Amino acid sequence: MPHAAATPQLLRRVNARSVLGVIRGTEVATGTELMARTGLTRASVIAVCEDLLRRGWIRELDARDEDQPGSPRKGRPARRFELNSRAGFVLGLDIGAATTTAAVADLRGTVLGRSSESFRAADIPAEERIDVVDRACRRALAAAGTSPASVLAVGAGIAAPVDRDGKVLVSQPFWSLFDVGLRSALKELHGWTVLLENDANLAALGERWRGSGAGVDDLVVLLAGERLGAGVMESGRLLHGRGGAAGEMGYLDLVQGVGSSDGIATLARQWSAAGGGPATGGEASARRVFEDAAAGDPAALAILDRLSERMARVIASVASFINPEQVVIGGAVAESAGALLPGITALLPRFTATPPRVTVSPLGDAIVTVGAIRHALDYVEANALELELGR
Amino acid sequence: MPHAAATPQLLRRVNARSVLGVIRGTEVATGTELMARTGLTRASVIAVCEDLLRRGWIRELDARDEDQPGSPRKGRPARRFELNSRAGFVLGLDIGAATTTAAVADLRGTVLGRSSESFRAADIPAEERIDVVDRACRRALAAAGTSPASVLAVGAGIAAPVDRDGKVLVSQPFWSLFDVGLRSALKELHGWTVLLENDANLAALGERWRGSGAGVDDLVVLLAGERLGAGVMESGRLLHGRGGAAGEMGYLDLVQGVGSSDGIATLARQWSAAGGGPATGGEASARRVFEDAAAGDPAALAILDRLSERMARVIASVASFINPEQVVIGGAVAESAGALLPGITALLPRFTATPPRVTVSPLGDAIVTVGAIRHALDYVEANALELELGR
DNA sequence: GTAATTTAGATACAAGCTAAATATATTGCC
DNA sequence: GGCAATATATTTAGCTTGTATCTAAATTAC
Repeated sequence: MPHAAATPQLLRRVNARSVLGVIRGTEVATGTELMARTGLTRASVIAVCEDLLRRGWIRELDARDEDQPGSPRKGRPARRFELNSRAGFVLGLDIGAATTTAAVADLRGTVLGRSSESFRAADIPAEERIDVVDRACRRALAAAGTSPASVLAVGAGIAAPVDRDGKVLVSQPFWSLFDVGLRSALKELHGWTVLLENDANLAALGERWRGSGAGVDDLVVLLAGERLGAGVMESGRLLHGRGGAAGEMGYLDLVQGVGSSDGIATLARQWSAAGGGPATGGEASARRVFEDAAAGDPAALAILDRLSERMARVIASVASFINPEQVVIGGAVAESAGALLPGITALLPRFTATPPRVTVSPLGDAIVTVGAIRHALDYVEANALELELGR
Repeated sequence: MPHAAATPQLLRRVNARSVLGVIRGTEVATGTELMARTGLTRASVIAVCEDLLRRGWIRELDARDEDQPGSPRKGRPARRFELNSRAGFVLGLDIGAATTTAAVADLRGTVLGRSSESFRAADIPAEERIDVVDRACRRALAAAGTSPASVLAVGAGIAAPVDRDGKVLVSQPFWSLFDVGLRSALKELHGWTVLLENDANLAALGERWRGSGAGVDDLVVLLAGERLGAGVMESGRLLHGRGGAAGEMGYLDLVQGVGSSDGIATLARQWSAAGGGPATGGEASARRVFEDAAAGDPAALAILDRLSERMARVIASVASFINPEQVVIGGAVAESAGALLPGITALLPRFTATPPRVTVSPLGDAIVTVGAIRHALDYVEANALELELGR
């Protein structure tokens, strides 16, 4: 069966989506502007707008509070429409092994509330874990001043492969809880639609939306923290692969001069191996390496040189096979990675024929929640006319 | 500007495309069958079919020559429609460094004619090179019994990166000729639309269409010959990357135990290093390795073991980052690679957590032309209603 | 030869769009 | 203050395409 038969109603749906898209992309829009941007006639534009007004997606501004110096203001005043950005809200979740962060955003993507909740221990039962996630959501919604009933979609990121349908492989003992379990729990509690995704994939969405990869269609985001994962966008679409494991970097074991998973832990290990300081591991010692290097300490500089080369090899291996326009380094190492950028950029041409631009994420800790919000908004925007509003 | 305004004519286009798609997928179709498959009413189906008949895309069969034992044959006889597979033709080109092969196919993809032409030397001028390609096309068309005017689209594969718009990087001194030069020459000579693609990408299209990857949405085809390249399909779409270099395997230089480009040349080199035979290089000696191995020669067996491991590493590196359902080995090594499959399959889990199914291409030398035909047909099918027929 | 069955064709109507004519509200000028 | 110019809004007629329903036609089965 191909797609259902195309009836005249399809036209309205297509055109309404198109008009709503333009309104979403501008502050306020008049009928004439919408005609120009959509190619529709005035009659159709007005009909669509009446429709969208009735459904609650847009609002009409009063005629009187116009004071923009935009145009010569001659002729009959135009009706002015704007997105009703408070018509509904979305939740973006970053579900980590130890902590869950929830962020609430309106339909323009403006973040209105945040909340983080930690798990009591690593081995708590499933119900408690879901409770903690739910609490983070409620608190973020309270901070945003809205209610669970106003949530149109929930984007959620976890540190495991998730396939195109939002399914987690059953072979993932820990994370598979968040597939059926979390989804049905939040559906039952609040009626929410949960869109599960891999955290690195969400990082890529976030980076392309509000990070340093804005508007780049062929983008790779390396999310480096406890784990090292890549979110790959090709032609503006996320890559998943058969089971959602696209972007997993297990192959790095095979790459010369890289070794296994990279990140802070490795950095700390190297630091301690260099004998230059207390091998306490963790973030603190990593920070000291950068401080010492900035102060000119040769041992610290050598560590950073080696680290630059390893990151260059990682990036090159991805770049030569995927050929992205840009690679963004995000996650826990992002803050410190800035110092390594010149070295990495200089080394890249040695390892790949298609060196990409390399940048560091400006989104910090929020990289996954921002992407989760974008993911939820994508869903809402694609299904706007099928969603019921106004609860 | 979003997509143009949706007018009522769009409905007809959508529904006509849908009807044509069903007819393309069946031998003959009655109105009632089309209603069931498209969800349209009889009136609409008939209107669309009259349209398609007038434009020449389908034919109506005579009422009298019906003798299928398909149905109980009661009631008023149905009008029967079939694809007019001779309404136009497509060309598939495999442009190699030494030889160009052209294949002609009808709208069902049945190959009707082939022709290969070799370049006189490696450094002949551009005009002569284009002449040779043109000659291969004309001879293939003559063999198929049709004329250049009936060609609706030309798919062409070259062994270099080609981006999404069919552009070749200027940094490719040899191949960039085939971008603007060949395209405009064939446009001028015959009015043809040339769709340039990377050869490995076309191999992937071909393998998914008529090879061992039929219907697999997440598919990687390794095209191994003079060069080693990969065609990557994710979710049924080809990956290109920013400059079309996605699937290039230069990163293998970084992979332990693989070395640089793989293939027959390497195999021959290894054979000669093993001291088991005349180091003449080339295909002949490669074939002897397999013969000797089949006969139980330990030196030859050792070479094949080592080769299996190297191919397993190559496949694993791709599989762990792209997570395809299946990897197909095609190109010059395909014939002999069958003997290596058990070894490769057994080794894969050692190198990747997501081992794909591995198969060998059944398409042989035709892998690129078959893919080029598929590529051209994709274009024709997507643009059927905008193309003029009947020249 | 008549009934049952299946498909074809015709008619009525609804949704949606365009195009063109008409109406309305504002600015600017005399 | 009144009037022209201007920009927008609204109305009306007509076209395309769809669905739904009814009637006609052609064939098989008994």
